[in-house]
Amino acid sequence: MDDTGAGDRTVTLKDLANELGIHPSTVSRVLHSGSDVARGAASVETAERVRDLARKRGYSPDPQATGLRTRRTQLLGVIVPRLSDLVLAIMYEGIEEAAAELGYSTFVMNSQDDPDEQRRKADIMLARRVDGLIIGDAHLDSNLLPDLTARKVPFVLMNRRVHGYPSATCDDTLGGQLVADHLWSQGHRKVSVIAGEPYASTAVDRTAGFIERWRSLGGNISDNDVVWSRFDTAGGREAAESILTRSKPHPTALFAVNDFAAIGAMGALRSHGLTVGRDVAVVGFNDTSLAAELPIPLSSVRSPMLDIGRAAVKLVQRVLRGERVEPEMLKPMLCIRESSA
Amino acid sequence: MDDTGAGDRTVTLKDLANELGIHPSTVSRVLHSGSDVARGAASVETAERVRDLARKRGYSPDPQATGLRTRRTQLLGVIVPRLSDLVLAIMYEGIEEAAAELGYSTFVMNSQDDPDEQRRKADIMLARRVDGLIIGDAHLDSNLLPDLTARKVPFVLMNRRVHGYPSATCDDTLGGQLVADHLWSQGHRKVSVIAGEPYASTAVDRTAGFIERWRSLGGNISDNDVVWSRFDTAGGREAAESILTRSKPHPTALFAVNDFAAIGAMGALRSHGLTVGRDVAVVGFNDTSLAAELPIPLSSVRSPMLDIGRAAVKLVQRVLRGERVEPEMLKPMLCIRESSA
DNA sequence: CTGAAAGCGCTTACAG
DNA sequence: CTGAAAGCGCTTACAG
Repeated sequence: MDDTGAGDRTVTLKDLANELGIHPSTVSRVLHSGSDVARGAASVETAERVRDLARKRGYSPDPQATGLRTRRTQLLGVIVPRLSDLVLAIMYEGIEEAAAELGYSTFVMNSQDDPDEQRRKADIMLARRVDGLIIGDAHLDSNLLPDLTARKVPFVLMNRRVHGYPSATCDDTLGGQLVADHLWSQGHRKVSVIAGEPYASTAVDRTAGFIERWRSLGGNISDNDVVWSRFDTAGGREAAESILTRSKPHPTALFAVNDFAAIGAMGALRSHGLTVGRDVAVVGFNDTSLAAELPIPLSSVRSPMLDIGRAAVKLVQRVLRGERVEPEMLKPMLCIRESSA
Repeated sequence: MDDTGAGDRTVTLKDLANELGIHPSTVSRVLHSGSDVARGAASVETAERVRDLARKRGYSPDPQATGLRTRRTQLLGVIVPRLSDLVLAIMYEGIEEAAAELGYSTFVMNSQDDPDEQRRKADIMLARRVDGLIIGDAHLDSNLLPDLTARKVPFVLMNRRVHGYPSATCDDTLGGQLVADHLWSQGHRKVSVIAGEPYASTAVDRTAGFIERWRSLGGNISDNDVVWSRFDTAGGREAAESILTRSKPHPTALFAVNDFAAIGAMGALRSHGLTVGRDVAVVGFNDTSLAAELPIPLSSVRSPMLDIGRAAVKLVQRVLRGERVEPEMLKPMLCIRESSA
């Protein structure tokens, strides 16, 4: 029976060396060389014996020791507003996958989108000596970001971008434009935007993309037609309520920059006796798994969340190598469903 | 300006010692003693000087070095089916909170509920030398669990329980009973259950609790009225479809053991021209934030997800101390809304 | 091709 | 009360 993995007493490099009657440094060298040949690390024969025994004993190097020696932990810190936001949860799945492939492990922490918590969480991760950070909750007016730069902490942004920092995001401006094109072509002329939080580039870019395209199509839209809101269902409901009570003839279409806000808006519309899709069109953003499965399926801009997570890992890896990297924006796609068809 | 945290060159114990002209071991002793007095570690005066300088220099001990020396990493591994399942995401928030309070950091990985992945992820975490594991995706027929026990890996289950292992879960049986009481008292006599995955105790216990109570109330329910399904929206939709097509007079109430499945079922009902709440009652489980905000608000059993996460951390901590711990079941509560009122 | 030594940053008996 | 040493498990020049 092989004693694979962490049993009672974990196998060390020295154990292997003793059993083979060679020096630990030789074992180390072999285990580090390209796994095919021993490229100068030891004789082919020795290398083979080492590798066989390592496999047999289920040797796995102690990351504490390796990290202490190499000053690299192979650890990545990830900070998100909240993992209970489906969008971030999926991006994190992308991160986990890509990180595992590259031999990194990831910590993830929730900041609740609160600047103090962001800083606290970043400090906890740095105290753990992560090699780098992936920040999924950047605020446009953040002062944490310049601080991290000053402290030479390697990091990239994900999900939300901030000018001057490397990031992996959806092309949110384009996403907003797609929605404007769609609603315009459906004949809508009076629309409102449930815009999300003004400190998040996702909200700002999606809204700006929509407005700019709407106007260039000849449409009319004023500041009053844009309601900033929280990203969750309750936030969307409140925003829709306020739109319905203050716009005398109600708009015929609503663009919510987030699926959850869109769902909340759908609830508000229903409370007012309006049928989504027939009386008022609704379009969301992200195309979370729920959108297509709702009682009234929701039109939504699909953002490549998994790929954004993967891209963030690749970016941070390049930053760790000392490369200069440019922001990366992945293309979204509009999915039209009953709520706006 | 204090150079707090990880700057260019991180401050070490030796740095502090040199600057104070004392031995590193003394610094270590002081920093370890109860933070008020130096309890035998050094003179009150020395202790104070050490602590002041540590604060001033932003000293934070290197966890790699500490871990290597103490053979404790203060790391916890968490395995969940998927973080994009809101239920697990919220439990993880509870874990993160409680773990941080106790000075633990947590890794979390998705297993997609696949036995091979569960094993792979557990191995990755053990290779990282986590002190213990919190397993949120246990299968009733798992053979990973006995293996971990054999390897003396400290772990607890969360969310789903398996007989013979410590766990923190919702009292799912009770939850099912609450739903049976409610639907019965509303006058329903023909009901179906969308039961979830048979390998998960959550599904099995909720379903069993419902059926057992239903029968004890004098109700009739056969195996045909129970449809096993995936936990997600699509799974709920498919299950409801199959119920509607095969039960000639359709049931007047549906109990889905998961809110997302319930939402899928609501969609299917609507497609069949049935109005949820009027034609067919629907009750879900977990009371995720969406339930109350849906266009037709969903009745749901509220499970204390955050507390379950916190409880899991406390349990695993006790296991790490070598205590024997009993399974813990937290009480759920039924929230009645328009979908079944 | 392989061995021996030094050292990463800590903690912990052990002296004195 | 404090110092000095050993060692946790690795990696990496440096010899030979």
